[in-house]
Amino acid sequence: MQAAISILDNEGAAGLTFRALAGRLKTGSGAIYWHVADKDELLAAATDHVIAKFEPQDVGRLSPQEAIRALALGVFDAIDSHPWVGAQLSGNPFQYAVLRILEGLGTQVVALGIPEKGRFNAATALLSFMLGLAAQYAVASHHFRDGSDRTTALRAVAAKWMELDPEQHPFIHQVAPLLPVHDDREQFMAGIDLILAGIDTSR
Amino acid sequence: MQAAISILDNEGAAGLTFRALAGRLKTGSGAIYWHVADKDELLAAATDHVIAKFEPQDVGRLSPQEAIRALALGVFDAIDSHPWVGAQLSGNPFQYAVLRILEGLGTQVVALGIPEKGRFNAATALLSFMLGLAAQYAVASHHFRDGSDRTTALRAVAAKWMELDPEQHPFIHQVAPLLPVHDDREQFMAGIDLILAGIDTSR
DNA sequence: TGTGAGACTGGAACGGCGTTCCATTCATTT
DNA sequence: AAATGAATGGAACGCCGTTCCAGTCTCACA
Repeated sequence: MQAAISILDNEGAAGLTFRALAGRLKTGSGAIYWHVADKDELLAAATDHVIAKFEPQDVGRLSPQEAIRALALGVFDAIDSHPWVGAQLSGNPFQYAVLRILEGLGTQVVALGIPEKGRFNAATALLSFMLGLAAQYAVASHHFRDGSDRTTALRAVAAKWMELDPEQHPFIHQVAPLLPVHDDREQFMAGIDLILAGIDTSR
Repeated sequence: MQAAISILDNEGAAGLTFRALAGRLKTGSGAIYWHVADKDELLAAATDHVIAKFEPQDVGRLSPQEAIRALALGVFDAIDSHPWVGAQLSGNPFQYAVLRILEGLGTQVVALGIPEKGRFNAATALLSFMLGLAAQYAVASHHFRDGSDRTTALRAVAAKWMELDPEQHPFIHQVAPLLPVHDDREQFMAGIDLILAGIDTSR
């Protein structure tokens, strides 16, 4: 598991092959199949490891809103330090790591006093938002892996956006300059707060 | 493009290989590379086709909120009838189809009168939620492809959730019975409405 | 009318992937 | 000392995306 996570961190999701992992462990690729059914299970197990490590403790002492923010920050930090986790979470929403996030969110939604009918929608809305943004960060960090740092890379994307027809894409033009200077963490938490505010109106 | 979409609809994303597409078109796999740079571009083009077809017309006559709902419903219907689109959108958030969705959402966010600083976060929150739920539906429909219909398949997942330790997963237990009877479309729109309500408070 | 050039084809070949298979080693129990 | 099941490791299989390239087809221009 350590070896797999290390490869994923250094080489990205494409770098984790059974051959590469076997090489790192000085064994054959077949041996790995004794411990793991297939590649999906391998990736899910690695994701579980990371998500569990970033799950906040002592959430009980916080207000429900603060607890949800803490949970979200945990997921964000997990993705931020292991970008492949983002793609894995959003690409496989039925794995255990996602279930555990949903459990954490749901408990706090109940604590917020949302009536029973709205709980499922409120919790899954938070979850879906987190998975959606997770996917975006995952692709971004993968796309800009080699060489160039984040800011110059995003500047390049913004420049491409500016090349589009301004008549047909006024909003994109308006927002493109923000792209290189925006803070991912702030964007993530702003979305969470937006949904929390919406949930609050339905209480 | 027609052949590619037809294969994707019938065999799923894994079924679209250059060999399969070449076979369907009675040509060689090399010929396809004259028209398309690689597989990503092929999938992106197919996704663009579908998303464009489901983009609502005459959004100008609606209120901003109604326009956003119409846009969201278009995306939902596109995924509902072509499940592979969900995975493609969330797995590749920098493709043109996603940009066009963001443009549509952003224009309406501006029309809502959100101050300039909040526009980017509001529009991307809506987008991220849509992509996140899109990924979930995509995996669900892929996972339950063979044989069993949606309800019995979701019943099986719910049963698995009920096997988990109730002490550690109270919310999952509470919500599992809803899984087989919930309406995807309603869940999708409930999330949109939640975010819209949150955006409204920041106006 | 002939011809050359560029658009386009189709199939072979390459390297790498996930997965399977199985003879073998190893550790533990009897 | 023998037996047994857990675990290994490397060869082999079939399929994938991609590359390569000798051909064919089309059509503007000499």
